[in-house]
Amino acid sequence: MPEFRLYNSLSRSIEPFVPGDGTTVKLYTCGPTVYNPAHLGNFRTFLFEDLLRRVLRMRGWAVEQVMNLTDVDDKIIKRASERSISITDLTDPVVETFHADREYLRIQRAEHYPRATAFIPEMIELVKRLEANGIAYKADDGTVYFAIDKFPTYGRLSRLDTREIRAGARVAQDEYAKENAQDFALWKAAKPEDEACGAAWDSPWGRGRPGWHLECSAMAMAILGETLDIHAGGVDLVFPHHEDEIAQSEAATGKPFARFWCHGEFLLTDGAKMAKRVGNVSTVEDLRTNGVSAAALRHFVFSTHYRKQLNLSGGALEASMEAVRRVGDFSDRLSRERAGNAGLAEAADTLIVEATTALSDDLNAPRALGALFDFIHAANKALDAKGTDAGALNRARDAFRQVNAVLDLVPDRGTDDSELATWVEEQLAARAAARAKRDFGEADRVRKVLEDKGIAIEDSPSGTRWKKVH
RNA sequence: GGCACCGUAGCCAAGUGGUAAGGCAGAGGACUGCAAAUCCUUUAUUCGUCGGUUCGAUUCCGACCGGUGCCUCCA
Repeated sequence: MPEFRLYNSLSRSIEPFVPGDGTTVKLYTCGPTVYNPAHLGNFRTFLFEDLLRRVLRMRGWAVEQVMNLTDVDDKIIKRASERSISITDLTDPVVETFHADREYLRIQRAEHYPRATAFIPEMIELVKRLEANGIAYKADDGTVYFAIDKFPTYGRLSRLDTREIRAGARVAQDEYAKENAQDFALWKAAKPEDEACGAAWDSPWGRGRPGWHLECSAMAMAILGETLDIHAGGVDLVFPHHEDEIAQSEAATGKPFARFWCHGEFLLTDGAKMAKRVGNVSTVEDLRTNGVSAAALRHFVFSTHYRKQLNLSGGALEASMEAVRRVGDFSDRLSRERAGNAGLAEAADTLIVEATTALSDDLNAPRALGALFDFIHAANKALDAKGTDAGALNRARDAFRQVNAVLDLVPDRGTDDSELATWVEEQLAARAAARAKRDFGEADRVRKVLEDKGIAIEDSPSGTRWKKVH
């Protein structure tokens, strides 16, 4: 296998990657803020991280992944207050929805899903360390801030000039009591509405709650240690979130916080960033009601490189549904066949080489998809030519299984519904009888009945097969 | 205003300093009772525009045009 290379936002270049300890990749991925079900834009990032995770495992490394659940922040408090419920009452159901959506999209479960509210002591400890290092200060408003002037490399990741606020930039309105406008909150003093919904904790600086950036630093280091192998998230987190995480963590430990920073690009709709604020979001729920399978969405997402913007359109989704139909048919055929030939074995070997090379090259999933479809074409052709080599067939099955273990593109057809299966078999028997009598009018009528139920059929010399198409 | 990214066939999308993967859609054919699936053939002399470097550029450089993101919370 070629070496594994990954784009590192820190150096803005593609670098060879190997886990620090040589065996287990410590991966931290910024997760959702659970006040509302995540939309497809969020899931594009989680899908990119799923790809990363699966490729790391394909490379033979173990992965210890953390995805945090931000369950205390301004929006959560605002919404909980409006409904006069606690933040936990608000976030619990959303966390459940997140996992249901995650499973629908076949995003592998991370090892840890820490909730911010479960790590308050660790967060307080981190602020205390920063305070001891003379980098954190408590302002008159009771909030503890991080003094960026005390951290000389601030801005290294985003390369934003923090000194000047330029015309056109959106500027924060409320500057509170900070010493420097760029300083960010580590620990926010509690307000009455925070107390009312259970979003306030005791601390050395009085009642309050953690700042957003602090959550990730504290949880990442508590679970994975002070230096991560990879920290991933969406591009919008580069500044200020990731920049601030670096500042807090490194100012506290004196060690590099993450060796690699990886950022996934946005999903756009109608040419604009998908965001609740823009009002152009769609959700996993929408996918389900429109009959878009997880496999189809995965194909759609993986058909564009993760560092490139992707525009969601009906046409593209339909193309992916059809592409994935082909993958599913091929997968069925591979299970059904009994033997192959030299051409099939060769196609299998090519697939392994091409797909692993593409995926190892900064997760080039589009190229891996190209290799997969080349393989499907070559394998179909070889299988059409028949053969007696069972070993060749096994190689093809194995190669397909390996690549699909990363991409996961076989649509679920729900043919395990035994009641449906029995009914379909009865219809097919009736149709077979009609065909035997050359009563094609009746045969076509039965086929139409099946089609109306979403059942597609294929006649072959060995009998008639059927599948659910939607 | 600052910092980046992107512009490849009808649509989506890889890619390389040496002559354009793949998917969808379309056309013709084989197979089929007809379909479906599959296979075969076909669909960009050309990679936003204009210059430059080069033996040679879609690939490097510059300008311009068009699009997007970040600079506030944000995947």
